[in-house]
Formats: sequence, structure tokens, C-alpha cells
Amino acid sequence: MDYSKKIDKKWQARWDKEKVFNAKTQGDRRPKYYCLVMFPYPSSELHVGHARNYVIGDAVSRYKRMQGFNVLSPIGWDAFGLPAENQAIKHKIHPREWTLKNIQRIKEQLKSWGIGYDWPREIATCQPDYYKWTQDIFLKLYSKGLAYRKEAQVNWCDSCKTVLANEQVVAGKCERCSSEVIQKDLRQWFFKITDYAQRLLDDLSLLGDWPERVKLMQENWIGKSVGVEINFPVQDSKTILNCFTTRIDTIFGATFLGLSWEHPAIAELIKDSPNKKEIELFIEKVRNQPQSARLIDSFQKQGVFTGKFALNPLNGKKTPVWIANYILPGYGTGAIMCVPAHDTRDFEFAVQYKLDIVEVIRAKDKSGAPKTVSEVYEGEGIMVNSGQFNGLSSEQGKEKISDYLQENKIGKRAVNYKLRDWLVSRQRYWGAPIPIIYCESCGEVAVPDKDLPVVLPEVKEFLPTGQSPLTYIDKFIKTKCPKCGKAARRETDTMDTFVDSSWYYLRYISPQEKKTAFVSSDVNNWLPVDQYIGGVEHAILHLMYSRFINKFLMDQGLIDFPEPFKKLFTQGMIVKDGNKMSKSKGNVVAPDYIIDKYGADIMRLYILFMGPPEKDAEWQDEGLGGCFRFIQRALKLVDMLAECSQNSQSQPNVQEKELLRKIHSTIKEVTRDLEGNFQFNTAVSRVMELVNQVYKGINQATLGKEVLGQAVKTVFLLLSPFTPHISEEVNQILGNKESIFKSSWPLVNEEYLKEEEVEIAVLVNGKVRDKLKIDVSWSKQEVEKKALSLEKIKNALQEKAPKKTIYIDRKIVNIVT
RNA sequence: GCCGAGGUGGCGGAAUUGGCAUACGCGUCGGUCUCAAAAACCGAUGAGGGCAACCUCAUGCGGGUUCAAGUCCCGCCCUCGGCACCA
Repeated sequence: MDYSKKIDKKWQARWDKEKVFNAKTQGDRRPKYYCLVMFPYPSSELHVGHARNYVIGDAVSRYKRMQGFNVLSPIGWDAFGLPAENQAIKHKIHPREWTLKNIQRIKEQLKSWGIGYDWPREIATCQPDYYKWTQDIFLKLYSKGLAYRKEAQVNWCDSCKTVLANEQVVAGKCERCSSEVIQKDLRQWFFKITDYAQRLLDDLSLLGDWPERVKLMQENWIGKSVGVEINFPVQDSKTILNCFTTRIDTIFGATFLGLSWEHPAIAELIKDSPNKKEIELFIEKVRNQPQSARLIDSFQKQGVFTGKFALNPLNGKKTPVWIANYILPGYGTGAIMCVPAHDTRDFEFAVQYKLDIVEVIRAKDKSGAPKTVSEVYEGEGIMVNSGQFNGLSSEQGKEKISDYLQENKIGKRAVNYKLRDWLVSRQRYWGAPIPIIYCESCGEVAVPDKDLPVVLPEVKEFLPTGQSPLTYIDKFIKTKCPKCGKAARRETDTMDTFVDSSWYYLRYISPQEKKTAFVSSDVNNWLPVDQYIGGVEHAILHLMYSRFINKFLMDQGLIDFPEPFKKLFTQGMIVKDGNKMSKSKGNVVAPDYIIDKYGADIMRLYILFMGPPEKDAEWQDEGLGGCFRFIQRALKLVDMLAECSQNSQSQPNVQEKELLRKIHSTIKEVTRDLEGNFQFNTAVSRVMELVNQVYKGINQATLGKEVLGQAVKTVFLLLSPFTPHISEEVNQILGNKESIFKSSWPLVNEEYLKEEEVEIAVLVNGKVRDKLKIDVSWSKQEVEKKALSLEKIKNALQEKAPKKTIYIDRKIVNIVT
């Protein structure tokens, strides 16, 4: 038989008609399995790199279906947001049009690859019946004080003309357009994700089936530090400087205090200073420095003395207060105690401005104050020059001093996180409007539930100006206050796309639901997602936001599971010529020509076969040819089977026995590959081996119809998650009426795996010298005796007497002299 | 700088977790078919040496443990990813 595109179309239509992929969320007795792929962002058509995600997801869901699970595999569109809007502007069309066009195109692509989705559950985040509920979740957060507006220094991309979340700034540049991100003081909307920092950290331990590296990335991003806050009173002033430190054991070495340039106490400290002008100039200079300037190695530590001294609360020592450019305003209290002897950053600063350096922690092999940066000891040790705490270890010192601070009310134990609140407002058009109204007399008012959704109005101009385009739509802005009925105006910012995608996996369960975002009881039955599949680029952004929203919804009693995604698989990128595929590099591999030349199954097979799915892989067109030849070879067996007239004997002959063993060992290994961490590449190669062995038997004309039939059937059953169209066709040719995906995954018959005779390696002093066929019933002594009688072994031994022999059952025998 | 992943033929990559390194595929070479080419099929293919049977050396480098190491331990080198003055 030949494989042609007709076969693809034929089976795609059949699957649709027979609703093979439409799950019943209620009343199905089979165990549920929710297989979710990260939904596509429709800003352009898909290439083979994208295809990997969907092909893997499809292979998993088809496999699980054959294993007897009630599988849910939905799809939708992450359809709001900057990339679509930017593309639309570039092509001079409305973002909606652009997006819907792409959705149409991608849908065709996914269908032509035979990816089996539950299409009636399709959702798009840009549709009012979806974003109504995004707004609803916003208001739920708002009512709990977890969505709030504040004036803050925020990341601003001047090319995209909008603010960005911390997570969307990569090395000081905009994640989307790579232009320099600057800091602006703006009034913006935030989600209080920091309230969940500890739980987001703790619950990583519930995620046993997540890749370790993703959990580590989240852990680092949350960045928990345990320490103390300590008060330094300033001389001749009412000001008290509160510093956070994780190394309170070094307090006696604090020779100066450092303030960030935004510290609120600065104005008070310098108000009478003769150098006021100079200090203000310095602050202005630092404030205007771009973020990326701090990332380069040559970044110069600079500072200015305030003229004030603070008193060390432990020894009363006078400590100069400086303002320094290396102290971050957004972390801790924005003020630190600086210990140059035990912190390289403080050391560099101290050297530059000739400040004191006092050793207070003695390392095993070092002593004395450091003279160069490399001598700075940052580890723990024994406390010295530390008054009553001398002789304690750092660990004991931390405890003792923390107690001392609490008792004397000059400080307290404290915890800090690097995680910042999630900035969710955007000054752009293509997003869900933030459902808030401003009233002169009532202030900030939530849009009542009955008025949702706040529909995104049609506009003609959506070019970014730094103001949301909605600002110019009078009809949209002008409204009435829901509380007092007076004239009021609407919030004009839209929400970050990551808000849309932080809950979509809940909507799939009841996508048409009109009364609520999701039906709790159904969601509780179907979630958490059993298998989530997507790119590692979402390790922090989407996956952290979703975990946060999930926890929030649990706290509201709306769902009963703490984590949304039980198991996570992050597939590697497909690269071409060593580079990520991109239009600008001109190295995009579009799937159309592959489908045209070879058909969908060959592309699917190659994508799965090209390498371990979690690793990056280099696309090579030649690899497709290999998969094509393999399928041709396998299909030829179907014809050979039809023509085979050789009836099997009642007892299988030697080759048939071997083939039966191979069939069942292949089932066993392929199943193990799929059950483990989706080792599709080895699964495919094992089926290739099986086919190779069938050919050996056929060439020797030793295979009867019965065994050959079993082999052919097994080959295509095992391949069916990977090459579904071909497998369906063969399944039909073999006389089955039902879809192969309604049949069950083959089972191993252990009987066939039993061997009477095996070949083992015979080693002399660890080196293989010969092979030996043994009967599995033989004892060690018998094997040893046989091995010693081999010519090659005698030669290798050269008359030396064996000292001992190691026999590993059915594997090797090693003779040691 | 800190954290993580990895380094195996000409290439993509296997190796049941300490037990026959290089499965499977690509590529290359040789053969069959053909006027010829392509396709297809069959065979060979880690490196070096030898007429040969065979021998020696090979999993980034250097040590170690073991009857046995790609796999375990110690010390380096290199590549890729994340974070980046977080006190």
C-alpha cells in the first residue's frame, strides 16, 4: 500500500464525524486524563518548532486514550496582546482581523497535521464571552485588596509605549522588542502576588513531576532571604534608618550605612547640608541611568556622603550615612548596613571612598582585614572584634544578636523576597479593559457584575502613544458612577495578556457557561491538569502567574486544588543552522512543503524521532527521508502479509519464536518509553528494529502468515500515536471496522519473553574475549567450565590460573587472573 | 559572580542505571537493477595496525574506587540556559 495525502484527509474527516476527540466531561466511567498544550499565540502561522509542541501533546493524548483514559485535549487562542497588535499595526489592519485571520490559518495547519482536539471547546481570550470572566477575576482580586493601584517607579518600554511587568524585562530590555527599558513614575495597577510568595515557594514541593530546572528558576525568581531589620538612629535627627540584613553576625563590622537614591529619609537628612545641591545632582544622575547600564561588569560604584552619622545600636559607634548607586530602592528597606570586610560590593565602595574596613568574621585559613577584593571573606566563621559576641560562630551569633535586637526593641527578624507585585495595566488597545470606574465623589468604583463585560470598543487608531487608545473614545470613557449615578469616567488601560492566560485551562471544562467563569464542581473533577506541555520560556511568567491565580481561586473556595498543573513537560526548541527559527534570520522551516511531499505522518514521526523531546534539536531535511523510507518499508509488510500463503505450523519455528519475543519486548519497551518521560525518539527506534527483524525473517522465507500478521498489527498499533493516519488505514486493511483509537494499547505476553538460550560475553580481566551461548538453567560452575574451555579464552589466559570468576546472570562472565 | 543542564563516530543520538560502548536514523563507500541517472533494494562503515586469525586505543582532560566505569568519587577545561549589585 502507498501513503498519500488522501489518507490524511480521509481519516481527519472520520475522526471529526465519529467525535473521537470529543470528551464527555460528565458521565464517563473511564478515569479522566487532562492533556493540555500551551495554547498558541496567533501572531503568525506555525512552523515546525511550534509543531513539536502539538505533535507531542497529540501523541500523549492518543496514547492515553488507547490506555483506556477519558482524555480531554482542548485548544484555544491566546489572542490578546502586544505581538498581535504590533503585527496588525505593521500590516495596517485591525488587530482583531489580523488575529482572526491567523487563528483561521493555524487551525487549518493543526487540522492538516491530524492533531486531535476537542474543537467544540475552542476558546479565544479576545472574545467578550471569555474576557468577561477575565474581568470578573480581576474584580474578585480587587474586592480582596489584591488588585490595587499605586504610584511607583515602573518599567516603561518607549518603543511599545507601555509599562511592563518585572518578568517581561530581560537584562534591562523589553522582552518583546528588545529596546531599552526605562524607569518612570506612574500610577499603575498591580496584582499582589507577593502575598503568595511563601506559598508559591512552599508548594513547589508538591510538583514532583515538574522539571527540576523550572522549579529552581521559580525558586530563584521568588528569591527568599531570611534575616533581620535593625534600627540605626541618626545623630542630631529624629530619623531612624531601618536596614535589612541577612548577616547580622557582621554588625560590628558595619563601618557605613548605604541608602538607595530613592530612600524617603534623604530629604530630611540633607535639608541643612551645605552640599545639598551636589547630593541632589548625584541622585538625579543615578535616577536617569538606564537599567541595562547596571548589568555590565564595568559598572562603577558611586556614592555621596550625606554629612550625617548614624549610631550602631550594638556598640554605639558613629557610622557615616552614604547614598550609593548600587543599593536597590525596591528591595528590603532600601537601606543597608555596609560591612566592607565581608562583602565585596561594600569593600569596593569603601576602598573608593576611603572608609574603614574592620574584620569581624574569622575564617579558618584567613585573618586580618582584606586588602584586595579577592581577600574579602563572605562566608561564615568565628566572630571577632564583636564585643560580647566574640568567639561565637556566625550561626550562633545570628541567633543571639537577633534575640538581643528583639529584646531591646531595636530590630526584629524579617524575611524578604525578590518577587515584586505583578504590574498588570497596559497602555495599549488590544487587551481586556480593566473594569474600574472613577467617580469624582465616590473615587475608584468596581464595575458591577451585571455590567460585565466592559466591551473593548472599536477604534480607528490604535497606534501606541503612551496613552491607551481608549483615552480618545468619549463614548467609552463617559459613563455613570454605579454607586451615586453621577457622571464618571472609565479606566482606559487594558490588562496584560498574561492575565488572560493565567486561568484559561479552567474555562475549557465548560467553555459555554454563561453564569460563571467556570463550574466549580466540574473543574474540581477535571483538574489539576494531568499533563501540561509547552516551552521552557514560560518557566517563570505564565507558570508562576497561573499558580498564583489558582491559589487565589482556591482561597475563594471556588476550586479545591492548590496547584493547576500536576505534571509539566517542557519541550526543547527546534533550531535551524544552530539558530532559533525566525523570519528575520530567514531560517524558518514551514511545514506545508513537508505535508505536500511526504504527508503529515512523516513530519510527525520525524519531529518525534529527531532527538530527546526535552532538548533542543537541529532540523535536518534529510531526516525526513529516513522516516519516509521506514514507513515505506513498514507498509510493504502489509502487502507481503496479504500475499503470504505460508500457513503457520501449530508450533512456531525458531525464527517465529524469535520474532514473537521481539514483538513483545518491543511492546514492553515502547510502553516504558512513553510512560517514562516521553522518550519518543527511542520508542520509534525500537519499532524500526522490530520492522528490521521482520524483514530478516521474510528474507529467509521462514515466517508464517499468523506470526507475520501479529508483527504487522503490533508495528502499526505502536506507531499509531505518532503516525495516526497511516495506522488507521492499515488497521482498516487488516479488517477492523472501528477507529484504532477506540482499540486498546497492546499488552505484553511475558510467556514470549522467556528465553531458554542466551548469548553472554566472556571476559578475561574485564576485556571481552569471546561470546558464549548458554542454557539459562546452567549454574555458575557450568558456565565457568564452558567459558574456560573456549579456545580464545585459553589463549587470553596464557596458562595463568583464574583467581576468581564473576558471573552476572545472563549477561557476562568475567575471569580474573 | 551565583544557580542549573550538558560534553559519546563525519552528523542527530542509544546504552535496561556499575555489566558486551557506539542501538536506531542520517551521511559516506561498495554492489544489484538501468543505455544512463534517480528511486528502490542488499552489504560495509569509531580510529590505528596486520595478508590473516587477531591486536591496540577510544565516551572533554587528569587522577581514584572496582573483577568491571560513558555511568560512582576527587580535581580541572569547555559549551549552552537562567538570574544578575536582592545586602
